[in-house]
Amino acid sequence: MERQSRTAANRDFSLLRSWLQSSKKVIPLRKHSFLFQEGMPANELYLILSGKVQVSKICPDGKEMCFRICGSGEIVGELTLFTDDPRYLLTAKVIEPGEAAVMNKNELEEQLLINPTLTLEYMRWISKHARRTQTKFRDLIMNGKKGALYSTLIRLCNSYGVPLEDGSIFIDLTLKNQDLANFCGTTRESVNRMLNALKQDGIISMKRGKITVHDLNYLKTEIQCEDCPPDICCIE
Amino acid sequence: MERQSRTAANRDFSLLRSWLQSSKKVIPLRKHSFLFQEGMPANELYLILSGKVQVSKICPDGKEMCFRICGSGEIVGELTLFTDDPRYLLTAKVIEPGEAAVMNKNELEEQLLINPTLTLEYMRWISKHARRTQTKFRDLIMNGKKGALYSTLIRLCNSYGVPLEDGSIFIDLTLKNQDLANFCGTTRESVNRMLNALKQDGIISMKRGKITVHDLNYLKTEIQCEDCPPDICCIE
DNA sequence: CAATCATTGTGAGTAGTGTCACAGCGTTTG
DNA sequence: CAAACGCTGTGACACTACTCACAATGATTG
Repeated sequence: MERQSRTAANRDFSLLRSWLQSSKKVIPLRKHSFLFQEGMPANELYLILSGKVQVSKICPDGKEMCFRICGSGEIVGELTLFTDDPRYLLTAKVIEPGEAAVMNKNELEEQLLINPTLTLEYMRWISKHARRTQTKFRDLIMNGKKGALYSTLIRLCNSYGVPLEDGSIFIDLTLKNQDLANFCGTTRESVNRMLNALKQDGIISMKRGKITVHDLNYLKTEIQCEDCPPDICCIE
Repeated sequence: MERQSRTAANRDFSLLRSWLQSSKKVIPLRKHSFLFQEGMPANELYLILSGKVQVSKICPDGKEMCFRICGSGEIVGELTLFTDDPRYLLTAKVIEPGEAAVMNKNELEEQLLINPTLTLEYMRWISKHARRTQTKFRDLIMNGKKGALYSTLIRLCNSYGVPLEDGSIFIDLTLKNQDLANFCGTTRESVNRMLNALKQDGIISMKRGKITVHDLNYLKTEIQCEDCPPDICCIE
Protein backbone atom coordinates (compact mmCIF):
# COMPACT_ATOMS: atom_id res chain seq x y z
CA MET A 1 0.00 0.00 0.00
CA GLU A 2 2.67 2.44 0.94
CA ARG A 3 4.28 4.29 -1.92
CA GLN A 4 2.39 2.43 -4.60
CA SER A 5 3.65 4.03 -7.76
CA ARG A 6 7.25 3.95 -6.67
CA THR A 7 7.05 0.32 -5.74
CA ALA A 8 5.79 -0.48 -9.19
CA ALA A 9 8.65 1.40 -10.77
CA ASN A 10 11.13 -0.41 -8.60
CA ARG A 11 10.01 -3.83 -9.70
CA ASP A 12 11.88 -3.27 -12.95
CA PHE A 13 15.24 -3.46 -11.30
CA SER A 14 14.76 -6.52 -9.18
CA LEU A 15 17.83 -8.34 -10.38
CA LEU A 16 20.13 -5.47 -9.64
CA ARG A 17 18.54 -5.05 -6.27
CA SER A 18 18.63 -8.68 -5.35
CA TRP A 19 22.26 -8.85 -6.31
CA LEU A 20 22.98 -5.95 -3.99
CA GLN A 21 20.92 -7.57 -1.30
CA SER A 22 23.13 -10.63 -1.38
CA SER A 23 25.88 -8.52 0.15
CA LYS A 24 27.23 -9.91 3.40
CA LYS A 25 27.90 -6.50 4.84
CA VAL A 26 25.00 -4.69 6.45
CA ILE A 27 25.44 -1.45 8.35
CA PRO A 28 23.11 0.41 10.70
CA LEU A 29 21.86 3.83 9.65
CA ARG A 30 21.96 6.11 12.65
CA LYS A 31 19.85 9.23 12.51
CA HIS A 32 21.69 12.37 11.42
CA SER A 33 24.76 10.37 10.46
CA PHE A 34 26.18 10.48 6.95
CA LEU A 35 26.34 7.54 4.60
CA PHE A 36 28.86 9.59 2.66
CA GLN A 37 29.76 13.22 2.16
CA GLU A 38 30.78 15.04 -0.96
CA GLY A 39 34.48 14.92 -1.64
CA MET A 40 34.94 11.58 0.12
CA PRO A 41 36.54 8.83 -1.93
CA ALA A 42 33.74 6.65 -3.24
CA ASN A 43 34.38 2.94 -2.91
CA GLU A 44 30.96 1.69 -1.99
CA LEU A 45 27.34 1.96 -2.80
CA TYR A 46 24.35 1.13 -0.71
CA LEU A 47 20.99 -0.55 -0.85
CA ILE A 48 18.65 0.90 1.73
CA LEU A 49 16.97 -1.93 3.63
CA SER A 50 15.01 0.26 6.05
CA GLY A 51 14.97 3.88 7.15
CA LYS A 52 15.37 6.93 4.93
CA VAL A 53 18.33 8.70 3.43
CA GLN A 54 18.38 12.15 1.92
CA VAL A 55 20.77 12.80 -0.94
CA SER A 56 21.71 16.43 -1.41
CA LYS A 57 24.38 18.88 -2.42
CA ILE A 58 25.59 21.09 0.37
CA CYS A 59 27.00 24.46 -0.64
CA PRO A 60 29.85 26.20 1.16
CA ASP A 61 27.48 28.94 2.32
CA GLY A 62 25.31 26.40 4.13
CA LYS A 63 22.56 26.18 1.52
CA GLU A 64 21.38 22.73 0.63
CA MET A 65 20.01 21.42 -2.63
CA CYS A 66 18.05 18.22 -2.13
CA PHE A 67 17.91 15.63 -4.91
CA ARG A 68 16.36 12.48 -3.53
CA ILE A 69 14.88 10.93 -0.45
CA CYS A 70 15.55 7.21 -0.59
CA GLY A 71 13.64 4.57 1.30
CA SER A 72 13.68 0.80 1.48
CA GLY A 73 14.72 -0.86 -1.77
CA GLU A 74 16.50 2.13 -3.22
CA ILE A 75 20.12 2.32 -4.28
CA VAL A 76 22.32 5.19 -3.20
CA GLY A 77 25.76 6.18 -4.47
CA GLU A 78 25.34 4.74 -7.93
CA LEU A 79 26.72 7.65 -9.86
CA THR A 80 30.20 6.90 -8.68
CA LEU A 81 30.36 3.78 -10.81
CA PHE A 82 32.64 3.91 -13.82
CA THR A 83 34.16 7.29 -13.16
CA ASP A 84 37.79 8.35 -13.27
CA ASP A 85 37.63 10.47 -10.17
CA PRO A 86 35.78 8.27 -7.73
CA ARG A 87 34.58 10.86 -5.27
CA TYR A 88 31.06 11.44 -4.12
CA LEU A 89 29.65 14.64 -5.56
CA LEU A 90 26.71 14.57 -3.18
CA THR A 91 26.03 13.97 0.49
CA ALA A 92 23.78 11.25 1.86
CA LYS A 93 22.31 11.99 5.26
CA VAL A 94 20.23 9.56 7.31
CA ILE A 95 16.91 11.18 8.21
CA GLU A 96 15.20 8.05 9.50
CA PRO A 97 17.26 5.29 11.12
CA GLY A 98 17.47 1.83 9.59
CA GLU A 99 19.89 -0.48 7.81
CA ALA A 100 21.70 -0.61 4.51
CA ALA A 101 23.47 -3.31 2.54
CA VAL A 102 26.94 -2.27 1.44
CA MET A 103 28.39 -3.18 -1.89
CA ASN A 104 31.95 -2.77 -3.04
CA LYS A 105 32.12 -0.53 -6.07
CA ASN A 106 34.77 -2.51 -7.90
CA GLU A 107 32.98 -5.78 -7.35
CA LEU A 108 29.78 -4.39 -8.75
CA GLU A 109 31.58 -2.91 -11.73
CA GLU A 110 33.03 -6.34 -12.49
CA GLN A 111 29.67 -8.03 -12.12
CA LEU A 112 28.05 -5.47 -14.38
CA LEU A 113 30.55 -6.19 -17.11
CA ILE A 114 30.29 -9.96 -17.10
CA ASN A 115 26.57 -10.33 -16.49
CA PRO A 116 24.65 -9.00 -19.51
CA THR A 117 21.26 -9.16 -17.84
CA LEU A 118 22.56 -7.13 -14.96
CA THR A 119 24.21 -4.75 -17.40
CA LEU A 120 20.95 -4.19 -19.19
CA GLU A 121 19.11 -3.50 -15.99
CA TYR A 122 21.74 -1.10 -14.82
CA MET A 123 21.68 0.80 -18.11
CA ARG A 124 17.92 1.02 -18.04
CA TRP A 125 18.09 2.34 -14.56
CA ILE A 126 20.70 4.98 -15.20
CA SER A 127 18.95 6.10 -18.37
CA LYS A 128 15.77 6.58 -16.45
CA HIS A 129 17.67 8.61 -13.92
CA ALA A 130 19.08 10.85 -16.56
CA ARG A 131 15.69 11.40 -18.13
CA ARG A 132 14.21 12.31 -14.79
CA THR A 133 16.90 14.83 -14.12
CA GLN A 134 16.39 16.45 -17.50
CA THR A 135 12.68 16.97 -17.06
CA LYS A 136 13.33 18.34 -13.59
CA PHE A 137 15.61 21.00 -14.99
CA ARG A 138 12.92 22.70 -16.95
CA ASP A 139 10.55 22.73 -14.01
CA LEU A 140 13.00 24.15 -11.52
CA ILE A 141 14.38 26.83 -13.76
CA MET A 142 11.76 27.93 -16.24
CA ASN A 143 8.67 28.73 -14.22
CA GLY A 144 10.04 30.65 -11.28
CA LYS A 145 9.93 29.43 -7.72
CA LYS A 146 6.24 28.74 -7.88
CA GLY A 147 6.91 26.40 -10.77
CA ALA A 148 9.66 24.76 -8.79
CA LEU A 149 7.41 24.12 -5.82
CA TYR A 150 4.45 22.90 -7.86
CA SER A 151 6.72 20.58 -9.81
CA THR A 152 8.17 19.24 -6.58
CA LEU A 153 4.70 18.57 -5.23
CA ILE A 154 3.75 16.72 -8.40
CA ARG A 155 6.91 14.62 -8.20
CA LEU A 156 6.29 13.88 -4.55
CA CYS A 157 2.83 12.65 -5.51
CA ASN A 158 4.30 10.33 -8.09
CA SER A 159 7.01 9.06 -5.75
CA TYR A 160 5.28 8.82 -2.40
CA GLY A 161 1.63 9.46 -3.17
CA VAL A 162 -1.17 7.29 -1.85
CA PRO A 163 -4.40 7.80 -3.84
CA LEU A 164 -7.45 8.40 -1.63
CA GLU A 165 -11.06 7.51 -2.38
CA ASP A 166 -12.02 11.07 -3.32
CA GLY A 167 -9.26 11.36 -5.88
CA SER A 168 -6.89 13.27 -3.61
CA ILE A 169 -3.32 12.12 -3.20
CA PHE A 170 -1.76 11.75 0.22
CA ILE A 171 1.99 12.32 0.26
CA ASP A 172 3.26 9.85 2.81
CA LEU A 173 6.39 11.69 3.82
CA THR A 174 6.97 14.17 6.60
CA LEU A 175 8.54 17.26 5.12
CA LYS A 176 9.34 20.50 6.83
CA ASN A 177 8.97 23.72 4.88
CA GLN A 178 12.72 23.93 4.86
CA ASP A 179 13.00 20.50 3.24
CA LEU A 180 10.66 21.50 0.48
CA ALA A 181 12.64 24.69 0.04
CA ASN A 182 15.79 22.62 -0.37
CA PHE A 183 14.13 20.58 -3.10
CA CYS A 184 13.08 23.72 -4.96
CA GLY A 185 16.10 25.92 -4.46
CA THR A 186 14.13 28.57 -2.64
CA THR A 187 13.62 29.79 0.92
CA ARG A 188 11.56 28.44 3.78
CA GLU A 189 9.52 31.64 3.91
CA SER A 190 8.65 31.53 0.22
CA VAL A 191 7.59 27.90 0.48
CA ASN A 192 5.49 28.71 3.51
CA ARG A 193 3.66 31.52 1.74
CA MET A 194 3.07 29.49 -1.39
CA LEU A 195 1.82 26.46 0.55
CA ASN A 196 -0.58 28.66 2.51
CA ALA A 197 -1.92 30.16 -0.68
CA LEU A 198 -2.51 26.64 -2.02
CA LYS A 199 -4.27 25.67 1.22
CA GLN A 200 -6.47 28.75 1.01
CA ASP A 201 -7.55 27.74 -2.48
CA GLY A 202 -8.23 24.18 -1.43
CA ILE A 203 -5.56 22.78 -3.74
CA ILE A 204 -3.76 21.07 -0.87
CA SER A 205 -4.24 20.45 2.83
CA MET A 206 -1.87 19.44 5.59
CA LYS A 207 -2.11 17.27 8.63
CA ARG A 208 0.73 16.51 11.02
CA GLY A 209 3.36 17.67 8.57
CA LYS A 210 2.07 15.57 5.69
CA ILE A 211 0.55 17.03 2.57
CA THR A 212 -2.55 15.90 0.71
CA VAL A 213 -2.97 17.19 -2.82
CA HIS A 214 -6.63 17.64 -3.72
CA ASP A 215 -6.25 19.17 -7.16
CA LEU A 216 -3.21 17.77 -8.90
CA ASN A 217 -4.44 19.09 -12.22
CA TYR A 218 -4.32 22.65 -10.97
CA LEU A 219 -0.63 22.22 -10.19
CA LYS A 220 -0.01 20.58 -13.55
CA THR A 221 -1.68 23.23 -15.65
CA GLU A 222 0.01 26.02 -13.71
CA ILE A 223 3.42 24.78 -14.78
CA GLN A 224 2.38 23.70 -18.27
CA CYS A 225 3.08 20.12 -17.33
CA GLU A 226 3.31 17.90 -20.37
CA ASP A 227 2.21 14.83 -18.47
CA CYS A 228 5.42 12.95 -18.67
CA PRO A 229 5.09 9.39 -17.40
CA PRO A 230 5.04 9.11 -13.57
CA ASP A 231 8.18 7.03 -13.55
CA ILE A 232 10.03 9.94 -15.13
CA CYS A 233 8.25 12.76 -13.32
CA CYS A 234 9.24 11.83 -9.80
CA ILE A 235 11.80 12.45 -7.10
CA GLU A 236 14.68 10.77 -8.96
CA MET B 1 43.96 23.59 -31.67
CA GLU B 2 40.25 24.13 -31.77
CA ARG B 3 38.40 23.15 -28.61
CA GLN B 4 41.43 21.73 -26.92
CA SER B 5 40.03 20.63 -23.61
CA ARG B 6 37.01 19.02 -25.15
CA THR B 7 39.09 17.10 -27.62
CA ALA B 8 41.08 15.63 -24.79
CA ALA B 9 37.93 14.58 -22.99
CA ASN B 10 36.60 12.97 -26.11
CA ARG B 11 39.57 10.72 -26.55
CA ASP B 12 38.22 8.51 -23.77
CA PHE B 13 35.33 7.32 -25.83
CA SER B 14 37.11 6.52 -29.05
CA LEU B 15 35.83 2.99 -29.35
CA LEU B 16 32.24 4.00 -29.00
CA ARG B 17 32.74 6.76 -31.46
CA SER B 18 34.56 4.69 -34.00
CA TRP B 19 31.87 2.07 -33.81
CA LEU B 20 29.28 4.72 -34.57
CA GLN B 21 31.43 6.06 -37.35
CA SER B 22 31.36 2.69 -39.07
CA SER B 23 27.70 3.29 -39.85
CA LYS B 24 26.89 3.13 -43.52
CA LYS B 25 24.18 5.74 -43.26
CA VAL B 26 25.25 9.36 -43.35
CA ILE B 27 22.77 12.21 -43.54
CA PRO B 28 23.24 15.88 -44.33
CA LEU B 29 22.49 18.42 -41.61
CA ARG B 30 20.63 21.32 -43.14
CA LYS B 31 20.63 24.57 -41.22
CA HIS B 32 17.54 25.15 -39.08
CA SER B 33 16.32 21.61 -39.67
CA PHE B 34 15.70 19.24 -36.79
CA LEU B 35 17.58 16.04 -36.18
CA PHE B 36 14.70 15.10 -33.92
CA GLN B 37 12.00 16.82 -31.91
CA GLU B 38 10.65 16.01 -28.50
CA GLY B 39 7.84 13.53 -28.55
CA MET B 40 9.04 11.85 -31.72
CA PRO B 41 9.63 8.11 -31.50
CA ALA B 42 13.32 7.57 -30.94
CA ASN B 43 14.85 4.87 -33.10
CA GLU B 44 18.17 6.36 -33.95
CA LEU B 45 21.09 8.19 -32.56
CA TYR B 46 23.66 10.31 -34.29
CA LEU B 47 27.35 10.99 -34.44
CA ILE B 48 28.01 14.52 -35.62
CA LEU B 49 30.66 14.43 -38.34
CA SER B 50 30.63 18.15 -39.10
CA GLY B 51 28.45 21.15 -38.33
CA LYS B 52 26.79 21.95 -35.04
CA VAL B 53 23.62 20.77 -33.36
CA GLN B 54 21.88 22.38 -30.43
CA VAL B 55 20.03 20.12 -28.01
CA SER B 56 17.31 21.84 -26.04
CA LYS B 57 13.92 21.54 -24.43
CA ILE B 58 11.25 23.69 -25.99
CA CYS B 59 8.38 24.74 -23.75
CA PRO B 60 4.81 25.15 -24.97
CA ASP B 61 5.01 28.90 -24.31
CA GLY B 62 7.93 29.23 -26.70
CA LYS B 63 10.68 29.38 -24.11
CA GLU B 64 13.71 27.28 -24.78
CA MET B 65 16.09 25.62 -22.34
CA CYS B 66 19.39 24.79 -23.98
CA PHE B 67 21.40 21.80 -22.79
CA ARG B 68 24.21 21.18 -25.23
CA ILE B 69 25.80 22.40 -28.40
CA CYS B 70 27.36 19.45 -30.14
CA GLY B 71 30.09 19.59 -32.72
CA SER B 72 32.16 17.11 -34.68
CA GLY B 73 32.75 13.86 -32.81
CA GLU B 74 29.86 14.21 -30.40
CA ILE B 75 26.99 11.82 -29.97
CA VAL B 76 23.41 13.02 -29.89
CA GLY B 77 20.27 11.17 -28.88
CA GLU B 78 21.95 8.80 -26.48
CA LEU B 79 19.51 9.10 -23.64
CA THR B 80 16.90 7.18 -25.54
CA LEU B 81 18.89 3.98 -25.21
CA PHE B 82 17.47 1.37 -22.88
CA THR B 83 14.21 3.11 -22.11
CA ASP B 84 10.67 1.73 -22.07
CA ASP B 85 9.12 4.73 -23.74
CA PRO B 86 11.47 5.42 -26.60
CA ARG B 87 10.59 8.99 -27.34
CA TYR B 88 12.94 11.93 -27.50
CA LEU B 89 12.52 14.23 -24.53
CA LEU B 90 14.57 16.93 -26.16
CA THR B 91 14.88 18.65 -29.51
CA ALA B 92 18.02 18.71 -31.64
CA LYS B 93 18.26 21.64 -34.01
CA VAL B 94 20.97 22.13 -36.62
CA ILE B 95 22.61 25.52 -36.12
CA GLU B 96 25.54 24.96 -38.47
CA PRO B 97 25.19 22.68 -41.47
CA GLY B 98 27.21 19.49 -41.81
CA GLU B 99 26.83 15.73 -41.75
CA ALA B 100 25.95 13.07 -39.22
CA ALA B 101 26.35 9.30 -39.06
CA VAL B 102 23.13 7.56 -38.16
CA MET B 103 22.97 4.55 -35.93
CA ASN B 104 20.06 2.30 -35.30
CA LYS B 105 19.14 2.30 -31.65
CA ASN B 106 18.39 -1.41 -31.40
CA GLU B 107 21.60 -2.37 -33.14
CA LEU B 108 23.63 -0.27 -30.75
CA GLU B 109 21.83 -1.68 -27.76
CA GLU B 110 22.70 -5.19 -28.94
CA GLN B 111 26.31 -4.24 -29.54
CA LEU B 112 26.56 -2.69 -26.12
CA LEU B 113 25.37 -5.86 -24.50
CA ILE B 114 27.72 -8.26 -26.27
CA ASN B 115 30.84 -6.13 -26.37
CA PRO B 116 32.14 -5.57 -22.82
CA THR B 117 34.70 -2.98 -23.81
CA LEU B 118 32.04 -0.99 -25.56
CA THR B 119 29.76 -1.44 -22.57
CA LEU B 120 32.38 -0.08 -20.24
CA GLU B 121 32.97 2.93 -22.41
CA TYR B 122 29.30 3.63 -22.67
CA MET B 123 28.80 3.39 -18.92
CA ARG B 124 31.71 5.71 -18.28
CA TRP B 125 30.27 8.14 -20.70
CA ILE B 126 26.78 8.16 -19.33
CA SER B 127 28.07 8.41 -15.76
CA LYS B 128 30.06 11.44 -16.69
CA HIS B 129 26.96 12.94 -18.25
CA ALA B 130 24.99 12.42 -15.09
CA ARG B 131 27.67 13.96 -12.94
CA ARG B 132 27.83 16.98 -15.19
CA THR B 133 24.12 17.50 -14.99
CA GLN B 134 24.17 17.29 -11.21
CA THR B 135 26.82 19.94 -10.77
CA LYS B 136 24.97 22.14 -13.23
CA PHE B 137 21.84 22.00 -11.12
CA ARG B 138 23.38 23.77 -8.20
CA ASP B 139 24.83 26.50 -10.37
CA LEU B 140 21.64 27.23 -12.26
CA ILE B 141 19.36 27.24 -9.26
CA MET B 142 21.25 28.29 -6.19
CA ASN B 143 23.02 31.52 -7.08
CA GLY B 144 20.37 33.43 -8.95
CA LYS B 145 20.56 34.34 -12.60
CA LYS B 146 23.98 35.87 -12.19
CA GLY B 147 25.22 32.54 -10.88
CA ALA B 148 23.58 30.80 -13.82
CA LEU B 149 25.30 33.03 -16.33
CA TYR B 150 28.71 32.91 -14.68
CA SER B 151 28.49 29.14 -14.43
CA THR B 152 27.53 28.94 -18.10
CA LEU B 153 30.52 31.06 -19.05
CA ILE B 154 32.84 28.84 -17.01
CA ARG B 155 31.41 25.74 -18.67
CA LEU B 156 31.75 27.30 -22.09
CA CYS B 157 35.41 27.96 -21.30
CA ASN B 158 35.94 24.33 -20.39
CA SER B 159 34.08 23.05 -23.43
CA TYR B 160 35.08 25.42 -26.19
CA GLY B 161 37.81 27.54 -24.66
CA VAL B 162 41.11 28.25 -26.39
CA PRO B 163 43.75 29.50 -23.92
CA LEU B 164 45.54 32.65 -25.08
CA GLU B 165 49.10 33.72 -24.28
CA ASP B 166 48.03 36.24 -21.64
CA GLY B 167 46.01 33.68 -19.71
CA SER B 168 42.66 34.73 -21.14
CA ILE B 169 40.34 32.15 -22.61
CA PHE B 170 38.74 32.62 -25.99
CA ILE B 171 35.37 30.90 -26.34
CA ASP B 172 35.31 29.72 -29.92
CA LEU B 173 31.59 29.69 -30.42
CA THR B 174 29.26 32.35 -31.74
CA LEU B 175 26.50 32.88 -29.23
CA LYS B 176 23.76 35.45 -29.30
CA ASN B 177 22.56 36.93 -26.04
CA GLN B 178 19.40 34.94 -26.53
CA ASP B 179 21.37 31.69 -26.78
CA LEU B 180 23.14 32.39 -23.53
CA ALA B 181 19.81 33.24 -21.96
CA ASN B 182 18.47 29.86 -23.08
CA PHE B 183 21.40 28.14 -21.43
CA CYS B 184 20.77 29.97 -18.16
CA GLY B 185 17.02 30.02 -18.03
CA THR B 186 16.85 33.78 -18.04
CA THR B 187 16.01 36.57 -20.49
CA ARG B 188 17.97 38.14 -23.27
CA GLU B 189 17.82 41.53 -21.56
CA SER B 190 19.19 40.22 -18.27
CA VAL B 191 22.04 38.47 -20.04
CA ASN B 192 22.80 41.62 -21.96
CA ARG B 193 22.99 43.72 -18.81
CA MET B 194 25.12 41.19 -16.97
CA LEU B 195 27.52 40.77 -19.89
CA ASN B 196 27.91 44.52 -20.20
CA ALA B 197 28.68 44.79 -16.50
CA LEU B 198 31.34 42.10 -16.91
CA LYS B 199 32.79 43.94 -19.92
CA GLN B 200 32.88 47.17 -17.93
CA ASP B 201 34.88 45.47 -15.22
CA GLY B 202 37.28 43.91 -17.68
CA ILE B 203 36.27 40.38 -16.77
CA ILE B 204 35.32 39.56 -20.34
CA SER B 205 35.45 41.15 -23.77
CA MET B 206 33.64 40.42 -27.00
CA LYS B 207 34.59 40.53 -30.63
CA ARG B 208 32.33 39.55 -33.49
CA GLY B 209 29.94 37.69 -31.22
CA LYS B 210 32.61 35.62 -29.53
CA ILE B 211 33.53 36.01 -25.89
CA THR B 212 36.97 36.10 -24.33
CA VAL B 213 37.15 35.56 -20.60
CA HIS B 214 40.03 37.50 -19.03
CA ASP B 215 39.40 36.71 -15.39
CA LEU B 216 37.99 33.24 -15.00
CA ASN B 217 38.78 33.28 -11.29
CA TYR B 218 36.48 36.21 -10.73
CA LEU B 219 33.60 34.21 -12.18
CA LYS B 220 34.55 31.17 -10.14
CA THR B 221 34.75 32.92 -6.80
CA GLU B 222 31.50 34.80 -7.42
CA ILE B 223 29.59 31.53 -7.63
CA GLN B 224 31.60 29.75 -4.93
CA CYS B 225 32.91 27.35 -7.54
CA GLU B 226 34.43 24.28 -6.00
CA ASP B 227 36.76 23.70 -8.92
CA CYS B 228 35.23 20.52 -10.13
CA PRO B 229 37.31 18.90 -12.86
CA PRO B 230 36.90 20.53 -16.29
CA ASP B 231 35.52 17.35 -17.79
CA ILE B 232 32.63 17.56 -15.35
CA CYS B 233 32.18 21.32 -15.30
CA CYS B 234 31.34 21.80 -18.96
CA ILE B 235 28.49 22.05 -21.41
CA GLU B 236 27.37 18.41 -21.04
C1' DC C 1 3.88 21.95 33.94
C1' DA C 2 7.14 25.40 33.09
C1' DA C 3 10.99 25.99 30.19
C1' DT C 4 13.20 25.18 26.08
C1' DC C 5 13.53 24.24 21.46
C1' DA C 6 11.95 23.54 16.72
C1' DT C 7 8.98 24.88 13.40
C1' DT C 8 5.48 27.64 11.19
C1' DG C 9 3.44 32.04 10.09
C1' DT C 10 3.64 36.93 8.74
C1' DG C 11 4.99 41.80 7.87
C1' DA C 12 8.09 45.22 5.95
C1' DG C 13 11.78 46.47 3.29
C1' DT C 14 14.94 45.56 -0.47
C1' DA C 15 17.35 43.41 -4.15
C1' DG C 16 16.77 40.79 -8.25
C1' DT C 17 14.46 39.71 -12.50
C1' DG C 18 11.09 39.91 -16.09
C1' DT C 19 8.36 42.70 -19.28
C1' DC C 20 7.59 46.12 -22.53
C1' DA C 21 8.91 49.57 -25.46
C1' DC C 22 11.88 51.48 -28.35
C1' DA C 23 16.46 53.39 -30.02
C1' DG C 24 20.81 52.11 -32.32
C1' DC C 25 23.48 49.56 -35.48
C1' DG C 26 25.17 46.39 -38.77
C1' DT C 27 23.83 43.02 -42.46
C1' DT C 28 21.05 41.36 -45.98
C1' DT C 29 18.02 41.92 -49.75
C1' DG C 30 15.27 43.60 -53.48
C1' DC D 1 20.95 52.50 -51.84
C1' DA D 2 16.71 52.31 -49.41
C1' DA D 3 14.11 49.13 -46.90
C1' DA D 4 13.76 45.34 -44.07
C1' DC D 5 15.57 42.50 -40.75
C1' DG D 6 18.02 40.65 -36.74
C1' DC D 7 20.43 41.57 -32.90
C1' DT D 8 22.17 44.57 -29.14
C1' DG D 9 21.56 48.14 -25.74
C1' DT D 10 18.84 50.64 -22.31
C1' DG D 11 15.22 52.83 -19.46
C1' DA D 12 10.93 52.49 -16.80
C1' DC D 13 8.10 49.80 -14.22
C1' DA D 14 5.94 45.79 -12.09
C1' DC D 15 6.43 41.76 -9.88
C1' DT D 16 9.05 38.08 -7.68
C1' DA D 17 11.78 36.37 -4.23
C1' DC D 18 15.05 36.96 -0.50
C1' DT D 19 16.26 38.91 4.04
C1' DC D 20 15.44 40.09 8.55
C1' DA D 21 12.77 40.38 12.48
C1' DC D 22 9.68 38.60 15.42
C1' DA D 23 5.16 36.49 16.91
C1' DA D 24 2.62 32.18 17.28
C1' DT D 25 2.27 27.46 17.65
C1' DG D 26 3.63 22.84 18.70
C1' DA D 27 6.74 19.33 20.56
C1' DT D 28 10.11 17.84 23.93
C1' DT D 29 12.30 17.58 28.29
C1' DG D 30 13.80 18.13 32.97
